[in-house]
Amino acid sequence: MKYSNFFISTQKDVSKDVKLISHLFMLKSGMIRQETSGIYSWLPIGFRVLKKVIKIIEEIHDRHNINQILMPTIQSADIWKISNRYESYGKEMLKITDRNEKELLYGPTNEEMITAIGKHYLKSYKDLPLNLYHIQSKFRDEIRPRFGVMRAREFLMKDAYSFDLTEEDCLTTYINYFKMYLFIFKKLGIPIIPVKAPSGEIGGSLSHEFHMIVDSGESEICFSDELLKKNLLDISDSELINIRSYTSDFDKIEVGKDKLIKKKSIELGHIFLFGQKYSKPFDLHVDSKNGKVFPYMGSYGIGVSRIPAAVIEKFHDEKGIVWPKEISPFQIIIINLLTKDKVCCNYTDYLYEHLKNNRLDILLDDRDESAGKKFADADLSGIPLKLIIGKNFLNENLIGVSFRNLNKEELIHKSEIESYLNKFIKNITHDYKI
RNA sequence: CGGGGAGUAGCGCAGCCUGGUAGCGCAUCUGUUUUGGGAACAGAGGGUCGCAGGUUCAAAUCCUGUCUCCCCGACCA
Repeated sequence: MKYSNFFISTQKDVSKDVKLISHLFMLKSGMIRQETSGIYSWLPIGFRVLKKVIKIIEEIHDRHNINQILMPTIQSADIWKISNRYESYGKEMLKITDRNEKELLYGPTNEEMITAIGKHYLKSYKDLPLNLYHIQSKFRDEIRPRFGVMRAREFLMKDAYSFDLTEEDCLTTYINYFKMYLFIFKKLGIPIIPVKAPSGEIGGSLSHEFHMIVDSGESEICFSDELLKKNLLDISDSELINIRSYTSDFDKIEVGKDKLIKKKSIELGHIFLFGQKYSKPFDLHVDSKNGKVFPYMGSYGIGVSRIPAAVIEKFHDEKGIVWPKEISPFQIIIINLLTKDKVCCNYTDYLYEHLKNNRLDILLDDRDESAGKKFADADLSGIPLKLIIGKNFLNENLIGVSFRNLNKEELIHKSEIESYLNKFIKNITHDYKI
C-alpha cells in the first residue's frame, strides 16, 4: 500500500478524557473511530490488525478440525425462552421487535442457537463429537462502556462450541481447548495466565478465564508466582485444570494463604464446560447403544476485538505502538524522505514492488511531508521495520534500517539490502504446529 | 443505576462568572522556500455556539426542559 492511496488520518490531539494508553494510541494512529457510546468503526490500519488476529485464530482452529460457521447477530427470543435466559440475562441483552411485533434480540452469546443447530443435525452418537466456531459481532449493553474497544458494547468475539457423547469426552475436549488457547495467545505474542473462574450466566461446572497482566486492567486475578515459571504447555492435563489461580471474585480464594499474589489484568478468553445444561431443555439427544443420550457441551470464547488493545497495553513506548510483527498492520514501512528526487522515487518504487512480491505487507510513505512527520507517524503506528531512503542513499547508496523495538538505526548498502531483509522475512513466517 | 462533568470550525480547547459584531492551536486550501525526527513565511476558506422553549432592546453567556457524550463506583469477552 502506498501512503498516497491509504485512507488514514493520524491525530496529534485527542480528548483529555482518553486515559487508557491503548485507547489513546488507537485513536491517534487512526485505527478506530467511535460512532456512539461503546460502538466503534475499525478504520483501515486498525482493521488490518484485527484481520491478522482473526487469521491466526482461524488457522489454529482449522488445524484442530473445528468447523467454522457464521451465525446471525440477530436471534429469536424463542430459543432464549427455552433456556430460561430471556429474562435472567438482564438488561445487558438488547431486545428488539420487528414490524410484526416478533421479539428479537442482538445476540450477546450463542449457546441457545448452537444447541438449536445441534438439535436439528445430530441424530446418532456417530455424529459426535462435533466442534463448531464462528467469529462474529456480539452486543452486550454494558452499564458503562469505556476504554475504547477494551470494553465496548458491540465487539467481535470468537466463540466455539463442542458436543460430546460422554462427560469424560467433554472434559477431554475442554482440556484440548484449554491448551489450544495457551497456544493461540503465545502465537499472538501475549503472555497469558489461565485462572479458574465462576461460570456466571453461561452456567456449568467448570470454567477458566485467560488473563493478561497489566496495571491498567479492569479485572483482578490471584495466582501463585510458581505459575509464572512454568511452561504451561508442558504440564499434565490434571495439573492444568487444577491450576492454582483464580479470578478475584472466585468463591474459594483465600488471598495471602499459599502465597497467592494479586494482579490487575485484562480478560481475553473464557472457556466453559456446561455439560447437559442446554441439551436437556432443548431436548437435543442422539441415539446410542445405551439409548437416548443428551450430549455434553462446552463453549469457548476469545474477545477478538479486545486483543489489539491488549497488545498495545503491553507493547508501546512514549512514541506510540510497538507491534509484534505477527499482527502489525504492515511489516515494513519504506520512508522516502526525498519525494521530489527521481532517483529516490525510482528506488523506493522498486523496493516496494520487490518486497510486495515476497508477500510482505509494505507501506510506502510517498507523501510530500516533512521528515519529522513521517518518522512520527511511522513510530506511532508501530510498524516493526523502517527502511529509510534519503540523503544517504543519494550520496552513498545507503539505506537506513531501523527496528521499532530497538531504537537504533543501521546503514545498509543497496547491494546488501536484500540479503539483509531475507533474515527478517524468514523470521516472520509462521509455524502453527502444536 | 447512583454521584460528578462536558457539548462552541474536521480535531483539541478558550470565551460563559460580570449578556453587547465568535476566538486560539492543529488540520485544510493557495503560493514560495523547505525535507534524516511532528518545517518557515505570506495569504484564504470554514460556525444556525447540541436541540427546544423562556427572560431581555440584545443570549454561546442568564432560566427551564430535553438529547448526547465523558468521568468515578457494583456486572461482563
